[in-house]
Amino acid sequence: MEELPKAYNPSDHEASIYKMWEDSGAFTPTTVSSQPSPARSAFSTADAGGAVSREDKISSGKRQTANGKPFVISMPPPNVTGKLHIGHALFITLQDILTRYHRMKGEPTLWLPGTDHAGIATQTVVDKALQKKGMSRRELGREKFVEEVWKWKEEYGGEITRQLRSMGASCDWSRERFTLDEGLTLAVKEAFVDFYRKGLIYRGEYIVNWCPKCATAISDDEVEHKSQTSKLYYFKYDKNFPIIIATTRPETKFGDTAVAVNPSDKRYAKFVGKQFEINLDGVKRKIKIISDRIVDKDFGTGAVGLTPAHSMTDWKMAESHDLGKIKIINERGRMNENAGKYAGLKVLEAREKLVEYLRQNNLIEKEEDFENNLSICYRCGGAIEPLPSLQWFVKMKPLAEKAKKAVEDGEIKIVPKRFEKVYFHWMDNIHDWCISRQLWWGHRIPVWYRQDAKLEVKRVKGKVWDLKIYGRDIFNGIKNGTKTIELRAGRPETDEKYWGKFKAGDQSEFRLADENNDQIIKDEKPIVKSIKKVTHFDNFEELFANYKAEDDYPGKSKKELVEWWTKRFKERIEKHGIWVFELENSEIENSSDSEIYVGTTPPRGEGWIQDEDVLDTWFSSGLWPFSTLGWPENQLKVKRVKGKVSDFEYFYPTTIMETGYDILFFWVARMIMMGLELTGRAPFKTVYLHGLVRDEQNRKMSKSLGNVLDPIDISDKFGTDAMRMALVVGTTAGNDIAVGESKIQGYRNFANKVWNIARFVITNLENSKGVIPGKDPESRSPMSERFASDSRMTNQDKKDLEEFEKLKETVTKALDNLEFSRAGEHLYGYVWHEFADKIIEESKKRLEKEGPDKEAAIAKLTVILIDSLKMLHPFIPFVTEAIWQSLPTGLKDEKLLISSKWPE
RNA sequence: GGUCGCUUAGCUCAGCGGUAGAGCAUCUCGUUGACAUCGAGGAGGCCACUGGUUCAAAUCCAGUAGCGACCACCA
Repeated sequence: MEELPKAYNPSDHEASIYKMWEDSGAFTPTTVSSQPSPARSAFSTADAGGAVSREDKISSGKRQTANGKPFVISMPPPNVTGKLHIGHALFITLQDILTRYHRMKGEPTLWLPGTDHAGIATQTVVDKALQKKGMSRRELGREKFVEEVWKWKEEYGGEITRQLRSMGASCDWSRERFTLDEGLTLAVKEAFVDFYRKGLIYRGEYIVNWCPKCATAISDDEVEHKSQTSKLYYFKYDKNFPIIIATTRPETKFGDTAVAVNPSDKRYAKFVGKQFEINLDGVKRKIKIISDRIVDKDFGTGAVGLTPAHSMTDWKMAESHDLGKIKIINERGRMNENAGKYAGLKVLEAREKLVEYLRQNNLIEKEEDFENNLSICYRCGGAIEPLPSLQWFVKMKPLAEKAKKAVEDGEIKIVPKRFEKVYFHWMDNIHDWCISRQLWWGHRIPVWYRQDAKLEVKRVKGKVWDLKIYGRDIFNGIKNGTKTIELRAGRPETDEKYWGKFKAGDQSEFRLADENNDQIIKDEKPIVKSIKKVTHFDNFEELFANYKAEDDYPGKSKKELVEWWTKRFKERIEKHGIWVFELENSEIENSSDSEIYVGTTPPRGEGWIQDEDVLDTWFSSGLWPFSTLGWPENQLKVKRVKGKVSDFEYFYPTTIMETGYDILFFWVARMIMMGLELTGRAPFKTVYLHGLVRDEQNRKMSKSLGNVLDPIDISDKFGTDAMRMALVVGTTAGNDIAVGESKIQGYRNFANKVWNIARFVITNLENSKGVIPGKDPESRSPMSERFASDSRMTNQDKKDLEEFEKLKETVTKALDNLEFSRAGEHLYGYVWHEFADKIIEESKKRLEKEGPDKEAAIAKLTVILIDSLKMLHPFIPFVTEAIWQSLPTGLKDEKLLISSKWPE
């Protein structure tokens, strides 16, 4: 045997050891219910450090057989395009400890890895990369863009899993999943359809959190609040209005439909129920005075201007008081034409301009500084603009009740327990979950719509325009008859959704203009009678009959232009469909109600258009514990192949969900709700929540502070084992942990200590003869037991071994109770200060002279070393395995430490 | 505003009814045949504060103060 180097150098071993584990098949449990093989074959292969033979692979595979209760962890899937950070290193360590421990205990153990497609995050990353190349998402179009993202995923998606491997993660790569895999996509569709059929999913127009920067709706949970100082303005809409209102967002006041006061507020009692006509810098509105208990008498003037379309609370009040909702801000964060001459301005520009107007007209009573919370998007950090919008929602109340009960009844245990209260509170105050996202990267909503394939345009009747057609940036300023309706350009793809968000009965967004210009005719807005989307239209001739296109394109003949427009329209209509608005006093011939189809496969027949939106990333991650195991196929056709069970049947429900407390609501709660609803069972029995990794001074790690620890750098410098140990010791469930280089260095020293302990013991084993314990590999009884009755042992030896037995108990119990730190600390303390400092030191004298006493000493050292290595292995897998490979074959129950038996 | 935590040695944290603990830092001494990524030893704490329960409280209860997190949000 070659001499062991004095110091343990992690980089000499880690990569090859990982490969050895992976090649051995140790990561993969099997569900074949065959008898466990005695696995003795490992001993027949003499060369300990050599290549693993095919025979060994088989034997390792069989070792994890399906004859016990399986131990299962679903790995929280990191973002595919993400990069490993210290938080990942923490969860890998904790989950790997559990996995290795249970595997060594002989349980069929599955740790299922995978990655998440992470909708907005990934789309943004790829979008930015394209922009650098001078391309844009819109130019590419949906299909091409999604192709680009897939290319990106193929190129960079492997990075994160390579890094997971370098952390020693002993997960089953043969079962690796990605949230956009075929099987998982099917699960998503199945879940959606199931919920829809049960009435748990609905589509509706509600005020949502809209992120103008990401150009998508986001859920309430994705909104963060940042406190900031802003101005609170006290003012009147106009001179004749009797009440002064206070607001931080004057620009939204163009959308006001009421002023609300508290019912008990005597100051305003005489106005309640009355209606006032106002003129706010040219925009005329009818303002009703209402009373509602939500209004705080003492805030501001005690009177609130209600902007139902752009404030969550105002929306709710407007619903209960049956008030109109006027949208004045569009999806790009700009004022729309309902804001009169402010149309087109960005929100903040409009605010400045309006405040200036109010000042000049002496309408402002006062301005004061005010501390309030700004809603920002947790992805991009941009300001959230609440908007009414047509979206899909999940009805959460019924799901939450079940989910709450599962924890109350102890079906699911949350560690630490205090998070159960937080969980209950969330469940009790749950609101419906907006699941549609206006993105291209993700699971497309499995809903199709069909409207009439043919549409006839009817001529105008009466004064007001009756019928108009909307496509994407086309149809702008079409003249028809004597008057013109403005057909707005739809620049970003989101506008198409936007146009589709009118309901019959709404005031239309567009304005009426005369034939010379697009000036508004009076203040009237046409009322939308119906809205339809069509994909086929061929009545262009009539449509363009009165269109004086040549005005805008001098030099072109009308015929040329009509041809050109027609060609362009046809293409676009076929690709995207067009929105048709039937306005007041108009008729559409041949129309019929639109149809909706919800299913896992596209509908048959012509003219179906799939919903453009994709689902929130958390919708698919909510299915993770079972979608990764083959649900729903195995659920639907329970085919029992003789002697074989499916992954879903065998491994579900999983055992432990280990993740950060920061995603308790985002993810854990949703997995529980969706798991209970779809599989009828809680997806896991225990939730273990870890905290955030902070720096040595307990500050959050951030680039600006320069205190970010890169796990890859750290493990290069100190070894993966050192980092793992540093992340575990001193860490308790649910609490943040402070880690710095000095702590990691301390555990690097520990890894080296273990190495040198082994070096000492191995050297003495080699120098002695005939005293190698454990000669009987068939015997599975613990070696310490075999030596307890050995006559060569002194009383001290027996005491030491008893002490060691206690350690085993402590460590095993701690791991069973998920007390990682406790287990790690005890091992550290024992191995260093008991085993090395006392037992080894004491043995040195005894080793000087041949004889029974030396034999006893060596036996004791060996016994303690072997079982210590085993217990340390889940924590510091690389050093312990490296040492194991240097041990004489006869001492080992398995060729690889990872597959060896946990000492009991 | 609501909820949940935290406050123990210089630092980071365990302990959660029975004589104050660990790691790091610090001090003294030692050590070149397992390991200097080492060994032996020491110093360092009214366990935030105030009351209560108890034979006994860092530990249980109530309150106070500081810190932190989460949820909600007042326009």
